[in-house]
Amino acid sequence: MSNIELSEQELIRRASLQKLRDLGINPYPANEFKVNVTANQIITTFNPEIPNLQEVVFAGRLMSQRIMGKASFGELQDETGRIQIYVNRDEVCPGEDKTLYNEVFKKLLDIGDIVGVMGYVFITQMGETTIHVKEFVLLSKSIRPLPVVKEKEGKTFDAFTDPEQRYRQRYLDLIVNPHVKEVFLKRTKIINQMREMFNERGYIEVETPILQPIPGGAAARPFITHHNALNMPLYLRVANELYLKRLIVGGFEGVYEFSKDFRNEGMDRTHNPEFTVMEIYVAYKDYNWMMDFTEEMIERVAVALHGMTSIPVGDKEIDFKRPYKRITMFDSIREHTGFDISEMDEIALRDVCQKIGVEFDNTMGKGKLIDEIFGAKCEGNYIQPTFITDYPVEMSPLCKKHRNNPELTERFELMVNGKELCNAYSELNDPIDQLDRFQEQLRLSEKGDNEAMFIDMDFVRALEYGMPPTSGMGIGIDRLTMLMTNSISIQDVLLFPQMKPEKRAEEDSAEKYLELGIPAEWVEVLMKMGYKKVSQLKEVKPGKLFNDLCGFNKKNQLGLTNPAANDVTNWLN
RNA sequence: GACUCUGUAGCUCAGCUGGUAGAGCAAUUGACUCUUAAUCAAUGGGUCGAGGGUUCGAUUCCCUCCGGGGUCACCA
Repeated sequence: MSNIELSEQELIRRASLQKLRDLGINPYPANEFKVNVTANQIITTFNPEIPNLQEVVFAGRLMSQRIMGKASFGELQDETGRIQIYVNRDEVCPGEDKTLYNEVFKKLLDIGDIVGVMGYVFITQMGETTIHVKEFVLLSKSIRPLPVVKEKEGKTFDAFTDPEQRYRQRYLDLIVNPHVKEVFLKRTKIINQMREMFNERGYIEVETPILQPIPGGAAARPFITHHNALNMPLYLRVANELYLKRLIVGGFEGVYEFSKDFRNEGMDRTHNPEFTVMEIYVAYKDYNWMMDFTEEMIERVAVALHGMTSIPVGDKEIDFKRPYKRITMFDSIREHTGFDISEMDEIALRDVCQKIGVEFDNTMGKGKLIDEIFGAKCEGNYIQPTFITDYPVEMSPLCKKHRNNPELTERFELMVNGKELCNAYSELNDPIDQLDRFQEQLRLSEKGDNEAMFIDMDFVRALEYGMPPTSGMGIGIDRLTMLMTNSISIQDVLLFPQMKPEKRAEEDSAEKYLELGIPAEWVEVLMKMGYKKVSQLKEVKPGKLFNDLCGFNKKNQLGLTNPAANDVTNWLN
């Protein structure tokens, strides 16, 4: 990168980098730095009575500096938090040469540098636990200034809040906004809790293909890609359900996977094109068993995170203590609309939609219509965890028909805070029925429902060999994390949420300028001056350009030899 | 996709009805041996998102585009 692209502060830091090298200090040393304590350990375990922690080796990022002549304070931040350091000139530089303090510490170190310190812990007159530094070493130089966030008495000043920058440059967000790290630590804890519970029960964690020839297991638009060697399309999975069930056919009796799934659909507060789902399948169980299991799992996660079952979500308080209310979809619709739709056909359902003001179109079948009604009138009412059970068969092509009513399926969704959190079935294991359902989906797809599924004939073949009765459940890990961390947006629980790419202004390549006979050193100057395209250059008068170039050279002290006025005229012709 | 708000210094933000920009922090230089949003003094730093239009003159008004936020729609 050329120097004129850099801000003043970046230039100063690069100059500091060179000065450090001139002093024989490697700003990026290779050797291991053996730390023996964390910031949090110092703060929680230091006891001035003993005193302990008298030979600490600590490393972290320099987050603030308060220089007062011969002594200085600063703060270092490691993974666990911040600790104050105290540096005294004559202790760090016992001899005559005070360069290490006066130059290196006071001038050449910047906020953002990674620094290692050796010393002992004490408590200052102001009561702050502090490392009294006897030696320090630069571990990594930062040449780009960090946003400086300050805090006093719980109030934050100049907080780094721009959502775009926070998500694009998550590393900055993590450095500067400590609460952000908490969310992601909790996310990991949620996943670990679930994994522990499954492993305790002997279920097997597996991995299934992300690149699938047929994107099955859910009705969603897939991302498509191409495999060159096989010269065939491949899809990024929208679900892993069909593969996990193949494993149940193969004799595993409990399998689960934390699965990154991909759906080529809209993005908003609750949707990211790639997202994480945990799916689990257990043989010889049904959806009633799975409801008990799901309750236990979620309650366990809530307690592990918060020590209690009741947690704040937005302006509400949600209690994850089991058991959760269970209500059938028909009862729910009756409760919230006053209509009993259990015996209705497509025509009657359209009539209901009309009466209660639910939008619909003629491509919608019975299942879709019921789903629309539920989504519009019922879903949002379930703030406390509630199982909605017994969905119509048209909406659930992978789910076993209800033991008491062939129009329904043995399916439940867990609704929390007005949104779907889990989805589970007594899995359909009748191969003939499964093929019929797939074909019905295909008919719907031909009718215009572009979310209807592809048919996976190998999956049907697997079922033909026989799959034990099985119950399966899927849960959105991102949404669960949002609930458990009280986050409003999915972007707050994804380390790197999907963003539009950063766009740079359109510009011509350097070659185009060189072709005009412009020396390379002046090309970057022209670009910096705003002539991003050769065509723009052609529109200015040579005299003006000549003046501007010389002026720019002088003003920015580039030290270049000015071109002759004639040269400039020649460039433009 | 629709509506709406928004883009000014490294960061957070001011900038009235049009006259090419200010503050705090950060930075630079100096003072200061227990400070903590350290303090004090001085200094530098900006194609005011991009392009076009109106105008003698646009950061400001109008249009288009680009980026971002919010709401809604779409998305079991």
